[in-house]
Amino acid sequence: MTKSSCYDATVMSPAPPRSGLREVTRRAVQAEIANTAMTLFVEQGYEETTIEQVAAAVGMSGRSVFRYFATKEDMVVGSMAQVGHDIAAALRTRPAEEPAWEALRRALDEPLRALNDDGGIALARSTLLTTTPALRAAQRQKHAQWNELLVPGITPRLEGSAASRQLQAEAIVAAALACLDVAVDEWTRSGGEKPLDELLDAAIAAVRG
Amino acid sequence: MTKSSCYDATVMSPAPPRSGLREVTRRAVQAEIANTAMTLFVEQGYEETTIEQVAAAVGMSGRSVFRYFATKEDMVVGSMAQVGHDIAAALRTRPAEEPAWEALRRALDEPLRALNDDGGIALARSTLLTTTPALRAAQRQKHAQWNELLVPGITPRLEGSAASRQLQAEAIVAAALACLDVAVDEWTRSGGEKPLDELLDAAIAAVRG
DNA sequence: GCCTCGGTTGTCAGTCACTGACAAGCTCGT
DNA sequence: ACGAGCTTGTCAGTGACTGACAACCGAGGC
Repeated sequence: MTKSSCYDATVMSPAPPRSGLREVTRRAVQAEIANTAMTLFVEQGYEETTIEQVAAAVGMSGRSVFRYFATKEDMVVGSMAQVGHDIAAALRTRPAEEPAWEALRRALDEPLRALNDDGGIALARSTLLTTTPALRAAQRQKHAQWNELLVPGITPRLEGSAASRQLQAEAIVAAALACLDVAVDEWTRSGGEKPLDELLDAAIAAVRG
Repeated sequence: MTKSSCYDATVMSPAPPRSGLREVTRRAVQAEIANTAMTLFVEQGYEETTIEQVAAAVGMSGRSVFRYFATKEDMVVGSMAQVGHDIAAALRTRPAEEPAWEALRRALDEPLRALNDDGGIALARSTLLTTTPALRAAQRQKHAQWNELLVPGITPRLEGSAASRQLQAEAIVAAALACLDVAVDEWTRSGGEKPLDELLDAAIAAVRG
């Protein structure tokens, strides 16, 4: 009965289109909460950290924290919604005649590089993600949303009836994101040593072999 | 801080190897709780149904319900753990030289048929699953466990170094299960009309095309 | 300078999933 | 019949999350 949250989160401001300055400060506060939370989570564990502790660390009431994040999990995975939109945007810039897999793979280049580059933080977050069941679940849910975001960019690259292309696109996107998950997991296990792009390419090659 | 649950669930009896009859009655009670819960969930919705209501309907205390199911979600998705083991077992019976994808696809034949056959209940459950975010998350977690169960049956069918085969196997299994998800989703949306096996084959063909 | 208005905040009270502890009851083997 | 082992209900508690309300704070109109 709790946490219906009805909308997504993180940018959980669909109703009031915040007016300029308000929005900026809101983002800032949101970012500070997220950072503080991440620090605490890494220090003492996700489950062992209460909302009250995070709130105290940022200097606000627990109630107010929930005015910035719909759920505790969103403090960690909230930003993934944005990444999903970025990938979808990148996909839209790919040439129309590019094959589905190729376009998808290229659309992942940018976020992949982002992960690989700021090694430290991304790796810490990824480790936290993979070691906390509740967070893994939340992460998977975000990925499912990526699916819906990416499918429209794939259907026009396929052949067959509309219904058939829909199913094909869903399958391809789901499989590609599954490969991404596998690659990121391996990357995380390797402590960020192995190059992410090669892992992803290997995963895709295995699937399509 | 809640629901660590440490072990899986449903068959959440790893410590005490229950002695014969005890185990039977336990399974029976478990099944009755699950059935009663499913009825209530379908009738009035998952989120809108409290544990207390389920407990009252079965005639026991809320506390005791949690002695049979680690979490509320497990009342719905608990049985999926068994299915995962079944698939893994089926995979082990496939000839060793059968290619990875083929063996995997064949190992899914049995559970697929089970879904398609008892149309009513499975479809109702599947519909509840797809319309309740919390349950979808739980379902995805179970699927992730299937991954780990199936990978060992795939690695020997691949080529390359041990590490390479591990990554390949993880990717293939994850992609195949992603295809399964897509197929089951479409099957659910079609009200059980479209044949599941054909949907799965179409999904796999799209991915590997 | 004051006042009002939209938005933000803290406080309080409540729901619900989930857990530990304990005492009482039931079942089984001997 | 009796004790060991399981199971059960009860009670008390934690923690995520929500609704309601009153107080506050900054920007615009007068």
